Amino acid sequence: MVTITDIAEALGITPSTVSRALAGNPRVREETRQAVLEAAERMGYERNVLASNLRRGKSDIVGIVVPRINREFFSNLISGAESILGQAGYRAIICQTHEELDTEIKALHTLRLHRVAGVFFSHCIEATDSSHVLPALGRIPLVQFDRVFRDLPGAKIVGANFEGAYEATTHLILSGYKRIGTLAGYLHTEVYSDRLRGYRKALEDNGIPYDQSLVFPDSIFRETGYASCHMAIDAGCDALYCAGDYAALGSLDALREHRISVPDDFGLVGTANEFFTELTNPSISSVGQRPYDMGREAAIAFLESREGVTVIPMELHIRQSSNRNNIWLK
Amino acid sequence: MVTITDIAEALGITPSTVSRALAGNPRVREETRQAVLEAAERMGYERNVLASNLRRGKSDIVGIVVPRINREFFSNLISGAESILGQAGYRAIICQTHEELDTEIKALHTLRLHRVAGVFFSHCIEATDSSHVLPALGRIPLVQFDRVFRDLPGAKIVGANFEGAYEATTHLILSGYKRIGTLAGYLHTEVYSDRLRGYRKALEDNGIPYDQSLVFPDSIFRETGYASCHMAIDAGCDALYCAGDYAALGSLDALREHRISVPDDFGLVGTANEFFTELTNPSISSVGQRPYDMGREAAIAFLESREGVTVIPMELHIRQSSNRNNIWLK
DNA sequence: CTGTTAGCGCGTTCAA
DNA sequence: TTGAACGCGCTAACAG
Repeated sequence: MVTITDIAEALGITPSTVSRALAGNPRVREETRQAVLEAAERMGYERNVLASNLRRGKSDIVGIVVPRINREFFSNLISGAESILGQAGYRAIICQTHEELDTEIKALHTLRLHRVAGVFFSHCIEATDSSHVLPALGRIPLVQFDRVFRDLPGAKIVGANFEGAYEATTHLILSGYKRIGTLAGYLHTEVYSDRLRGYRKALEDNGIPYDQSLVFPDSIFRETGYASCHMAIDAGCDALYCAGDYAALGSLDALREHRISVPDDFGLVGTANEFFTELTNPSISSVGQRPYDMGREAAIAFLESREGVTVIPMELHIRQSSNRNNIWLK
Repeated sequence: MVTITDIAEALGITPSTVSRALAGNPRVREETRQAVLEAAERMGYERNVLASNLRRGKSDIVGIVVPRINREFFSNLISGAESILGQAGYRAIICQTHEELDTEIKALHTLRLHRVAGVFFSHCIEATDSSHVLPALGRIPLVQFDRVFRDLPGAKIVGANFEGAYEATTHLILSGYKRIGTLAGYLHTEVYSDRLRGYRKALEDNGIPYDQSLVFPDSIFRETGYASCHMAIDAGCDALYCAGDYAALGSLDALREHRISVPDDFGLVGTANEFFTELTNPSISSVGQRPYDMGREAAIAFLESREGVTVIPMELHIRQSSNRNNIWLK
């Protein structure tokens, strides 16, 4: 491995000068700089980023901690963040927690040991509060997105969950569904409690009493959505706002089993606008979060050391599962 | 930041001893070790991995370079690799190339600058040969998977593409389809040329002449699959083996537009067993690669510095799109 | 079992 | 404009 010392020896100068020339320091003669650059090129020099980072006391690596990377939402969010971070010279270590608290703590801690420049973080379902984060992460700059803890320092990028759920529920009401329940997700997590509030407000603004017995929490996966939808059917629901697309998918499974016609006899709206929502039969209406923009915003907030909460609008994509009598499309 | 020197001073010993105690070196008195561990804990010491890696001349970070992380195949492969690497104390930097050669070269080069311990690599579509890899990567240990270049050093983990395509095509033949074409993918890439060979062999073993005009290359995305399927229909095909699931999905779009009934009048088999293949209407049969196992194998090959090619079997998942007259299921 | 010495490769004083 | 000297935090060789 070629070092700046090797270059210095070859040129009969000192490592300091080489270092300056390579760093673009103006206090070095143009002639010398050219000689150094030429020699570096010729000898195949590559800066040792480890040593450089150690000396400067900073790293050009950031960590991204998400529950899973095989979700359209998170993978697009990562792409959005990388598009900004890459330009700024940062690389990302991506960690999956698989929704497990243990794994999450280990990931945060490892990133801290690596002295990363910052951590982008969306917490897992098993994490019911933020108490584990700062002990594991220390004083590393934190940017949270989507699933955020309000009581932690640093920037927070969130979707307009209240408004999105409000719009989705209103859409179901306007479509003529009468007994609208919700697969509400994990209510200890803000994204889900916000969505529940939006759902409730939409009902009340339309003169429909909020009925606790139509709220089915803790189901965001296909299997749990399937089970909860069965309960919703038993409770007499004719529509569901699901706080996640996988739960909506499970609901579709249950409705098919019951031979209930969607959207004629049952309306369905999911959340996240996953790729597959467009492909099912019937396709699934969904409120989407614009993850790519959220990732970009998170990266910008990090680069500018901005604090505070940024809210990104959500968009309702109406598809077959709530398009009763074709009133919305075609 | 607390360093080993701080601990040493607090205990009236030298940094070396602290380092040894922390590293679990047996050449240190149990009593001393306890004192060090206790002090480290109390003072909130955290090892500086950068410094440690610099000194030891090795890194505990590996790079994973893939075209995209929002594919079931790649995300599961990454999960599989991480499951092994994590146990061995390695962390992964994940890089997406978005199928662009430029991005791929930059990713490899950045990983080299970071002196990662190894690189796991599946090349992008734009890379038609391996000439850019070693110049960008240098002497960093390389493990390739799925889309591999044979002429590069290091381990290679590949799916049984020939056999998988052979099985898929045979399945279409046995289902009674007569004019079977293929959306063959990019034939400069081995996974795709292997699949084409498997397709061809299956035809020939069943007495069906191989017809070049039924081979439609360069389509692995939904849009290009859609376009190629139109051409296949025009060419009189009544079935397609697609070397990718997204191309199969695009084919379904085209067939729906033509009001051609699948699987009654047209058979379809894709490749990769993406999550969505199960959800479409009709659902899409697909040959899957067992990505989680491939990731594990890749990680093991890296840890054991194993060279050579490892082949992972593929599995045909028969779904509606090729289940003519219900002869395969139910 | 522990201390001394000597760097890993780089960047940044301070002098000259 | 350049050089000399030092140290980031840690580990490893060699003594003792």
